[in-house]
Amino acid sequence: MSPTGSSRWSPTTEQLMILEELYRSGIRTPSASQIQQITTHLSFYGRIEGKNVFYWFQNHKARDRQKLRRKLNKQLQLQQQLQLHSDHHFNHQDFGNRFVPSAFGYPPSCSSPASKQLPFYATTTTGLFFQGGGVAAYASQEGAMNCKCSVHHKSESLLEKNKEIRFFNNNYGWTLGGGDVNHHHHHHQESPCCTTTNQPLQTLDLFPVTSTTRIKEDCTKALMSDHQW
Amino acid sequence: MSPTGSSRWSPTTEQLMILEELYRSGIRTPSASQIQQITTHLSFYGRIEGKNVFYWFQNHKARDRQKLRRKLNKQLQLQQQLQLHSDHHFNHQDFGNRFVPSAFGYPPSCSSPASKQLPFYATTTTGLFFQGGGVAAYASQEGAMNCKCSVHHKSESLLEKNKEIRFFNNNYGWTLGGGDVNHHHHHHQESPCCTTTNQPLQTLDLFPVTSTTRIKEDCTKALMSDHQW
DNA sequence: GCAAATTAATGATTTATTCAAG
DNA sequence: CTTGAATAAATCATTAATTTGC
Repeated sequence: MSPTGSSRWSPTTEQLMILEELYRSGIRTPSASQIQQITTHLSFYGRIEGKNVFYWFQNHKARDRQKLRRKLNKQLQLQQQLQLHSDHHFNHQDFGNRFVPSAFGYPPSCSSPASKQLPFYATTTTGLFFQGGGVAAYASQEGAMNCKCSVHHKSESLLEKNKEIRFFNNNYGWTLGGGDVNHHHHHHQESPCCTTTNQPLQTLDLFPVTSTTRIKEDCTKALMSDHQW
Repeated sequence: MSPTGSSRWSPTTEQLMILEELYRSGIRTPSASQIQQITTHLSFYGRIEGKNVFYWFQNHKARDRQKLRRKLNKQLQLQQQLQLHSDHHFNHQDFGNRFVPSAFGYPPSCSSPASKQLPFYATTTTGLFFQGGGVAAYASQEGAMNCKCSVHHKSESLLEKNKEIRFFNNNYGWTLGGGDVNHHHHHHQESPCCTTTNQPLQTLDLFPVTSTTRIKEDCTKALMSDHQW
């Protein structure tokens, strides 16, 4: 297993602890530079790559959602069973079969416009910003969407476009070699879209030099029944 | 539109033609180095980045599948309607509501073990290999799965795992800055997984120096009713 | 003809699902 | 069984076609 190097990364205890702390602190979809920084920091405790950090957050987020969904579904089933006993065939909300677009809000993550490079592409990481808070709303909205059924040959000619304000903050921007080679057109791309939205940006370092516990206290204040989000 | 550069890439006619030709030739999930090469080549016809090529293949493949699915669904519906007329309430295959795992075989793509780098990360592109053929089987299997309805709180404990031979050839490998920094363990990673499968590897350049039409002729020989796959 | 208004395509992201190592 | 890794599906958002009224 470990002699010649396993095929997949196994986080050390300390790496895991730090990752979970970062997750608890509100980080869900770290930007490229954040991943860069986290990776560099965690590499002190053992072998690790950027993609490991990337996948870890992705999986952790997804499986948290999954866990929550299961729990809420159980509760719903219980409730429905109780209702079935009290009144017959009424109020059968067709939650189980309705198409529900998954376009609910997600916790806004970093939108540093400087992160227009490859995922984990080495770059000059200067500061590290991310928005804290706003996670409570996310968790609760997630719970509302417990079941989803999509039949494929639908989704045509019903452009009800909710037109919600969404924050597509292109984390993980790209830019590659082949792209920067042989440019024929040369437009200077100043101030592209710049979705000047609300949400006061809260800047705080991932790994402050002074103390580490501040991260946790800063965001772990949302509603959470038993540590899931 | 074009003066200051749009926010999203719009392929030029020539770029599109080449991409479609490559697609027709069998390329579905190009490896990092393939993307690199394609990007470099296409950048001659206009601004383009590696991610554009990546997304283009991803979307094109997905929408081909989708198109095929819709077509087969229509045919199925017609057949079922006819059957409804002949015999009543018999043979009601519950195709519409059954969960169907999407783990059917996909066309094997390049598995060059040397592509253990970032997506589109600049690297020394030496040769360019990809497997041709094997697309016919793919198309037919895809058609068998016409409708999919997944209720989320399911998908547990029914690991019917088809256990088909799949080729997860980690294209788009990663490796980052932060990953290669401060290595504590050092295993030499020789001959990683190397799924020694069937399918004789057919090596041919994407953009040969001599002629370009050879690509097309080399693989465009599968069954195809009307140009979809 | 020609813009504004709709609709259709499609580029770009995120989420869901799956596979398999440990 | 847990979870790292990878891919496919769903979704969002922008651009191009297309239509419509003038």
